[in-house]
Amino acid sequence: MRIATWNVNSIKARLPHVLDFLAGAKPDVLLLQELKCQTEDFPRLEIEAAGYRAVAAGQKSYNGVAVLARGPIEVLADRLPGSRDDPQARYLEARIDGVRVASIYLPNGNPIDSDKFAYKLAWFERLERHAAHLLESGEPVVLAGDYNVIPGPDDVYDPADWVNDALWRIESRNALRRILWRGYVDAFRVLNPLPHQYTFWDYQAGRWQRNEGIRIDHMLLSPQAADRLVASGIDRGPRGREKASDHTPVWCELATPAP
DNA sequence: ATGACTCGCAACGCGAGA
Repeated sequence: MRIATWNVNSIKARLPHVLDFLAGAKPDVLLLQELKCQTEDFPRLEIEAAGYRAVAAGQKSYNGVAVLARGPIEVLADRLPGSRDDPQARYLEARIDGVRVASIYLPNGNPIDSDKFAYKLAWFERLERHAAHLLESGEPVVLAGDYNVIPGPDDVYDPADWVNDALWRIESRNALRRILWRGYVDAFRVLNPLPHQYTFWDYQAGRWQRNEGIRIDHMLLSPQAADRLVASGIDRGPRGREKASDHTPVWCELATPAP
């Protein structure tokens, strides 16, 4: 089972790229973030015509997440538990072929002296609590998406550029580490020890051309999912296209469980 | 270098992103 995650920075602007990715990479599951459209405006028919089912949790203008899959999608939550009144569409959880997956768009949190940073950290705490709860089922769990956190110095072209940024601040990095301490595995990093592998390059200042990026899109696997992990990578292709998203897809492959 | 680029919006510049 191949699962990919991609912050598309507007599903309407990126639909041709998404359809090309589905046709080329042929993932079994694709988790999308930053749809920037309302749920009813999600281009479900075009996705279905490409052979995928789709469920979206959107809102006007901002945020929005979706789950696409070749097979049936059993929706389990369209908000992160513990934030039922949260108007921001940042979490969608589903069961697909016996694997619990969540499409996650964690708040950016900048600037750090605003309530946005507090919101990010509070959201992270709720995610950690829910991630811990999910371990109790023993079901394989994949929590994947745009975490808006640079885990460490190997995941950024120059940490000095990110001092006092919400993506690099120690509070954000520790919040991510706390989920790992619970027993989750960073699927990409555990199989790809090479430093400076990025998933995001800013549109500005020629960051893509100079390969000055950051790794902020992550796939966190529960132990039962990590036991089946056979491969993981970053697909840089979509980032090099015309009218690209500033993020590029990350994927992992889970072996079929023994019968 | 308070820069740069790309989205949605009911806009004709702004907020948000990271």
